[in-house]
Amino acid sequence: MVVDLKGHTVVVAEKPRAAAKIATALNLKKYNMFGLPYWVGMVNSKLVVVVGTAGHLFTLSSDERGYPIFNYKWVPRWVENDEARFLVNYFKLMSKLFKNASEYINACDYDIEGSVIGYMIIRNFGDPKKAKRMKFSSLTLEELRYAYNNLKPIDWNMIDAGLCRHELDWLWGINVSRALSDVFGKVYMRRTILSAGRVQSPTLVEVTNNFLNASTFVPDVKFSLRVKVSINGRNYALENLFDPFEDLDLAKSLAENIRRVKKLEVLESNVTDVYVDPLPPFNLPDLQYEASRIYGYTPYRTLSIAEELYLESLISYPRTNSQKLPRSLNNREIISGIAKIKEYSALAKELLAKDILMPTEGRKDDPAHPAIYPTGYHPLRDLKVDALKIYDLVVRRYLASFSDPAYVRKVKNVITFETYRFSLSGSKVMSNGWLRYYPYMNFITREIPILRAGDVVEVVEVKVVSTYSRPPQGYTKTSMLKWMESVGIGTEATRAEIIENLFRRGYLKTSSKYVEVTDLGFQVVKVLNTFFTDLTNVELTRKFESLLNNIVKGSTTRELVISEVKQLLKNKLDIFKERIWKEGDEEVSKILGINKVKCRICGKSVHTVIDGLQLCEVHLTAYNNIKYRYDAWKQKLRINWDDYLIKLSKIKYLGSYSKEVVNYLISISNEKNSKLRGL
DNA sequence: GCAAGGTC
Ligand SMILES: [Zn+2]
Repeated sequence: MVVDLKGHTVVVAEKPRAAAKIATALNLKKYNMFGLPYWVGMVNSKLVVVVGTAGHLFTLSSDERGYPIFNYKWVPRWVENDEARFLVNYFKLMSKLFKNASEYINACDYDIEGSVIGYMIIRNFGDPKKAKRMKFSSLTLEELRYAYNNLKPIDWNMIDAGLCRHELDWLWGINVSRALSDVFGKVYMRRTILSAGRVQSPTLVEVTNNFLNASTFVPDVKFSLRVKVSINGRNYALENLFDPFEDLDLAKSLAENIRRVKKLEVLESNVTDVYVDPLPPFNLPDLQYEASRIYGYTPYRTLSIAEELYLESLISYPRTNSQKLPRSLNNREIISGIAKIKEYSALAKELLAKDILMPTEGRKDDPAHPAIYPTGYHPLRDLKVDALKIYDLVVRRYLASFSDPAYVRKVKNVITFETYRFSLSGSKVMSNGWLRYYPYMNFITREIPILRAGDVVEVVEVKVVSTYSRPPQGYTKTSMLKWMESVGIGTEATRAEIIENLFRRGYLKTSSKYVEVTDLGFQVVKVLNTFFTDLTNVELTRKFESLLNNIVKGSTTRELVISEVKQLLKNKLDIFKERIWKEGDEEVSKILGINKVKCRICGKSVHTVIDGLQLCEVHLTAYNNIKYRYDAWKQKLRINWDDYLIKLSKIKYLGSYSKEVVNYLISISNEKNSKLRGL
């Protein structure tokens, strides 16, 4: 060690990069130990050491087997997890730098996790009684200096709330995971590692419900017109501004009337010019959505690449929810850096010619980090193709935020026949603006003539068409992420990984474009719904949040919250164990719906025999939906059951399970008919 | 071994 450390102050930041910024603000000198950086120097005539951790160094753990399990302690992460071996050097560094220190400063992100990260390190290597808290929300030199000179006392309530969050998730997660592993081990006679948790389980339930609805879907039918007109020698299809008909005869007679008259009248024509502002710079979810939309990357892949780019200093911190750039950012310098890259040179120079650089901002924010932006450094030679693509998105979206609005002209002609209205609409991008910087938007250009009220257009085709109601859209990994974000579960750093985990456990699979639920997934959901309903609902997160808030406010304590949840879990786990152990295998089979009678379509256990059909639960649901829709189809199309089935079998919106049932019913019917003929 | 949360 270069300096003899004694009676000094240790400042702990959440990550080495934040530590470096703090050190710069305090004018410290950089050193290395165990391959890791730390900084030393005099501040206000006191010796100060700044060090960065790598997030949590400690985690909850227990040696006890079985469940209910209510005893745990904090241990170094590398004790629990081999992949955390790299943290050993951080431990060695901390223990060296904390030795003989007289004061400690927690400079981790100012949120409850940051409070826990810093607290656990100070508790282990120093003394929390001699600790203070540094509060800042951006890493600008001014703000960091101010925060250092205006330290706050340790917020014990915030630390307790953070510790409580860890304990609650551990208690719920570990206990229910073990309960699941237990019951499935019994059923399948082999050890299986299953999991459940506050974030993953509501996500699994959401995907399962959606998958069931989509795959047992049976469409309704209505009737509509398809009208084509000719204007200046070109044909255009019109859009109907009226709802489809329930009654086929009404649609037919309207079609007949239009065919007879062969002309429609223009009611009005509207031209609107719309200015579309640039989209704001990326937060992580937006980057994940766009990388998925444009390149088909999974959220996990995008996050991994963004992390690489961040560690190579090419982009700023990626695990952020903010759509706002820091006010103090030197954008001119960054854009000048980007201008040295050939691909962006011309675009960047256009921006540099502006007097004022004013980026658009989004609504979303983050307590500790700004939106993602390029740093302007660029050793681009070695970037792999996928990293280059993500980098390109970040650069372009950043540049676009300083650019001008796009200008789009929208034309809408309203055309009438009696009281029925049709529209012929289109749009054209008149001025590209920011779309040149970010050329990934699909503004559909459709050029159409601008008509005048009173004009008459010639009809060239009128058709009556059947329209079918649509099933719910299936989930992808990306739309799962969107759902999690929209209901407020998980964080930027964890959502992608939690989604991958549901696949790794074998609950979900992707065989086509959309996510499918496996048999195991269905059964896990069934057990959770039966015994651990709380864990299937996003409301548990809301409840946690309110409890943690109360701890921060001081209106309840961690001890109280934990003892209540232990009691609640004990009751639930006792009931669970009683059912599956005392009442034997039959009871377990009953809960999972397992029996000896096989579904005639898929071979899984039969739920209830209805109409003499041996069908499992999902096929039965599909069958009931098919029966339910028949009344409407019969009335509207005046068709019998067999014809109904044949019509259904040809519709692409029919759910996959419904299709299997329809085909099965058709085959039964064919067998019957051929037998009749044989007689 | 199971969670969810940090970050390399
Ligand atoms: Zn079946």
